[in-house]
Amino acid sequence: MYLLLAAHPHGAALQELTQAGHPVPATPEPRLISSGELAAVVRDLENRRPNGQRPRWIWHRTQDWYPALLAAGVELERCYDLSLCGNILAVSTFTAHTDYARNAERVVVEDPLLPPRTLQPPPPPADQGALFDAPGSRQEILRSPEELRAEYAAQQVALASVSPEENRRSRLQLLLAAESAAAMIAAEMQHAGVPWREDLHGQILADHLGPRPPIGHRPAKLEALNQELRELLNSPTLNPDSPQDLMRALHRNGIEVKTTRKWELRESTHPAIGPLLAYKQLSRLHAANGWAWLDAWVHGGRFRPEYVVGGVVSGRWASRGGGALQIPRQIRGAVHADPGHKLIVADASQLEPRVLVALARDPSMAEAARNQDLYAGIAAKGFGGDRAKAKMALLGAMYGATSGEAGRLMPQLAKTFPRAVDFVEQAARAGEAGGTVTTRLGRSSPPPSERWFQSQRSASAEEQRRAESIARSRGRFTRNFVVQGSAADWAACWLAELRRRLRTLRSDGHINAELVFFLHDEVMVHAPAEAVDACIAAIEEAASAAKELLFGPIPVEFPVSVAVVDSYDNAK
DNA sequence: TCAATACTCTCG
DNA sequence: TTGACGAGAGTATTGA
Repeated sequence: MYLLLAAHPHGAALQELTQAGHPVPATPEPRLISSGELAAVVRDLENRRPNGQRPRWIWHRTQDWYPALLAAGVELERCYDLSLCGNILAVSTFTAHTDYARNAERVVVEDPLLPPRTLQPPPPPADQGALFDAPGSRQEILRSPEELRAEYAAQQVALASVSPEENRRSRLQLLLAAESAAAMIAAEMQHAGVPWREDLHGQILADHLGPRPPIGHRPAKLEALNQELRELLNSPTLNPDSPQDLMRALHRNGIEVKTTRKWELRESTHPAIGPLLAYKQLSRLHAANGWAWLDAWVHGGRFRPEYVVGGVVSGRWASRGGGALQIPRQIRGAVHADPGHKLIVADASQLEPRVLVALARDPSMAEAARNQDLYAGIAAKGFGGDRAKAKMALLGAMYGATSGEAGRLMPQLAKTFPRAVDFVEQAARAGEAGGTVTTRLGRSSPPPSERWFQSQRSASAEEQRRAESIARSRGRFTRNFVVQGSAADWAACWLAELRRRLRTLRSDGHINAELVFFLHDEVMVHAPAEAVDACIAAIEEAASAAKELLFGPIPVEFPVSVAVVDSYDNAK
């Protein structure tokens, strides 16, 4: 059953569709539902299961509907996110020949109502009445059921016209399903929140910074370091937070650095460097994850960031506010399981190089990848057992290193693993020439920027060099895109498969295990202690399933390393 | 005065 | 300016 949900001035318009996007004959007209009854109606339809299957909810954007439904206690199994899927279909090389892609500018609409990216916590969960027309809330851009239905039908037509060769059509279909599932998971994770002990966080801050200072003042330990620096650098008015001011003071004292970055400061042996590095570290802690952050982002023992699915062109998630994707190791001790619960932290080991092996079908590298430690396997085959060299060479190949040690190691890598190296080289050359590249499941890189086209028209020798530099830069982007993006394909499937298994555990075993965090190649599940084994099994099965879905039966492993901990800082 | 940019840190 | 890939975010500084 395919159920279309569209916004309506008085609530929602609901219509049952066929898979192709036509109204089902028995219910040709959309049914109007008031805001107040929406959650109950959706819950009822979700649980009806006429053929043993739950419906697939079709809507413009998951983020406009699902958070309020979750707040009302309604969880859904599957959806189709027209906005996210439309973005993929509009630029995928798999659908480049379709009318849908040609008309893409018309249907893919940028959101004009994105909130500014400042430190503002999300609004409290919307109540039923505020679902559609709260002032300032996001409005649907494609409003009427007819428009949404036409959009869905157009997307299905585009998908159906993809060549079945090399399973392209089913791969793209898988990507659309995974992307839609990801949108639901993002909403569910925000709803659940990361278990966050405010008392432990406060203790970390007190240990490092001293007691909480009045607003606008430096914490005691930071102020003490500041005074020490002023004396050591003979600069009574120094503000160490000002790079310019700091640079002048360093130069006056014979510390000849070009920047004030910590890796460059570390080169100096001046007695002020120690306190300065300490200041920088504590200042960062205070500014990024201090008391203000705690007040703004943690409530009721949960950190609830907003995830932005499809926020990165490669398919990775982004986040908005709270720095959810940059939780420093320093404060991970505050992430702590509830009593009787555990945090199960799993990450896909060396995901990107393994994805490269699978993409390139490099038999020699696949053999090396059977090793639990991929870099050790590569080292044994091509680098005389030197793991550090092997790692640097492989990362250099994926990022496009041309100079330094990584650049020098490239010929050695290419000699032993020609197919893998050739794969990323081809992606780089396509990008340099202005072409697009595509991930395993069919997400394509955006076309070159206006700057790229401008640079290609350059005439003088200097402009030529500049043009080549811009082209190489784009080559490094597309080179990395195929690997990073295909890794994101894998991670989305992993996540979706894991969600499915955790839902089964919940309905069959009454085990309330929740996905609470996701970061590119790492997931965190918060679960009752007695459910840990079942969750680990689910995580590992989901990883195998994801590999099978992307690549079929190939001899490359995607091992996950799992840690069962009370506190996140014990995970790695 | 205030928005945009630069710098530096954090994460994968 | 040839800087290894992708991000978010806070503070200082610049510039209209």
